[in-house]
Amino acid sequence: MTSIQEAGPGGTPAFSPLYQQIKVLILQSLQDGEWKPGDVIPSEMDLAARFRVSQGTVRKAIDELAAENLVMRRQGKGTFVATHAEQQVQYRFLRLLPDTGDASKEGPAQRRIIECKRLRAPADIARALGLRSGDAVLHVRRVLSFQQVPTILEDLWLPASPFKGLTAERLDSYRGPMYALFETEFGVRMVRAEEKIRALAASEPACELLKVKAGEPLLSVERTAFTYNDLPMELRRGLYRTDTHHYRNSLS
Amino acid sequence: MTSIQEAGPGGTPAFSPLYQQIKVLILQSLQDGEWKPGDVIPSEMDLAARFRVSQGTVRKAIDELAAENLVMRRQGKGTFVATHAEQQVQYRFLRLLPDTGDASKEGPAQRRIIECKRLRAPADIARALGLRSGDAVLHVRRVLSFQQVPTILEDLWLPASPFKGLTAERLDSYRGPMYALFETEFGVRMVRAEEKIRALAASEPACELLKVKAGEPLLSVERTAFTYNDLPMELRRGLYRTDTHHYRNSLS
DNA sequence: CAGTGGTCTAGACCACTGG
DNA sequence: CAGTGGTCTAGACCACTGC
Repeated sequence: MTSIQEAGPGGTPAFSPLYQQIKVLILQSLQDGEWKPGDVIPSEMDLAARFRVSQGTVRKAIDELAAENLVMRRQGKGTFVATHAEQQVQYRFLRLLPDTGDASKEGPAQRRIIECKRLRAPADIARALGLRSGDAVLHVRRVLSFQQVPTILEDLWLPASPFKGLTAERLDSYRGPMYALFETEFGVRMVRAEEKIRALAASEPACELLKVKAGEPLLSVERTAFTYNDLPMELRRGLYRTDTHHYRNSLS
Repeated sequence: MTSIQEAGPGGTPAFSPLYQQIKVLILQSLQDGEWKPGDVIPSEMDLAARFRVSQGTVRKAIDELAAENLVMRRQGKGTFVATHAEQQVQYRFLRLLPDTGDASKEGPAQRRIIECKRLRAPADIARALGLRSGDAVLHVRRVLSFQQVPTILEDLWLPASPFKGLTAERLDSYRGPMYALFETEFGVRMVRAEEKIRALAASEPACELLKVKAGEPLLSVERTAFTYNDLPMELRRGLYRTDTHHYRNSLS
């Protein structure tokens, strides 16, 4: 098959290899919900037939999607749409670990929803979410505790329209990560995130909710989470106690 | 070519694909210094001939090495051993960015070596470096400033033997990242690192060196850097001011 | 122009899963 | 056992670099 090329804006050929075009097509199907989180996608042979390319080309497209954690390959079984609802890691995007290093020994987090309400987006929130200032957003505040010690205070903002019907009760009753609930209830899949980390001194309401003294140093973690197509869908501001836990990062 | 397999400990076949074996061989050559940072390695065809496998198999081995940032491919030119001495990013492992987001506008960091001396490793340092407590290590303390504002205080410890001859003068006179100096002067290439991040209150000597008030929250970044084979070669404890900068991380 | 990495194909066989 | 992803090969051609 010859690759189909579009003319670039400046008359540039805008070459993109065939496997990249296939990748975009598969991405499109993921985005359109043709295959849902946890589903098997068609076999490489089937996709090759569907797109009229060789299996090797489909394989390379899927390889990249797997590298970006959008799908998961399992030999002998198939390729699955990635999901946040896997028990293997409780919170895929949470980098806070107990100092002992053994997160499993610590057990699951206790979650407490402090509030969940609808409001008009302040300018900074709107900017982060790609909305206009004053657009409706949902604001959730919650506390996560590990072994009964309140450790994380999170404020998060979501665009109101995709999350219509989200309530404190719904959040409270759901077993599993919040991002898994977003997938199953609202069809919004968080794919990627960026975090900005700072140290700052505790003040209200963190002092009360995390039970720390005013001025105590806390880790401030501001996360923007994105769906497909780099669309921002959540702004989350977390305050982490780091007296018994630490934020872990790998560099290469 | 049939793949050569070794028997595993429990009589398990211990299958590893051919391209993984090739990857190990290439890694070995990198480790042995057959090709030095910045060098071109032989072409895929040459390596295929050398190892008696097809070009595709070599390609897959190199693909993985490139994904781990151990080598860099450049179309039409060849494959190069990765180095910290590239001007494109000043510090490959430093995740601290100015809040403006534009690190280039800020210009290069000013560096000041506070001290550089040899001493016997305390227990915690020794453990992190895989040494015995009391073994000789080098300790370096320095301050990095951005636009004349002292922003980072770093203490770092290195095993003494691979870094014999490292002095404050040598560090002072070298233009470029410290890891680049390690490569060229001592043949030690830092390949990967792990960081543990916390928030803590400033105390001496950070107050004086970073010109902050006691109790001011600072980001504590403890980094262990590894050479080939996951051998730890540096422990670095950094204190970052985060009033005008932030630590940036990407999740996926 | 020759040499490099990058793409694409087609076919064979291997390892793993589940019925 | 059939079906999946995983490996390996050989050969053709494309895109980029530098002489």
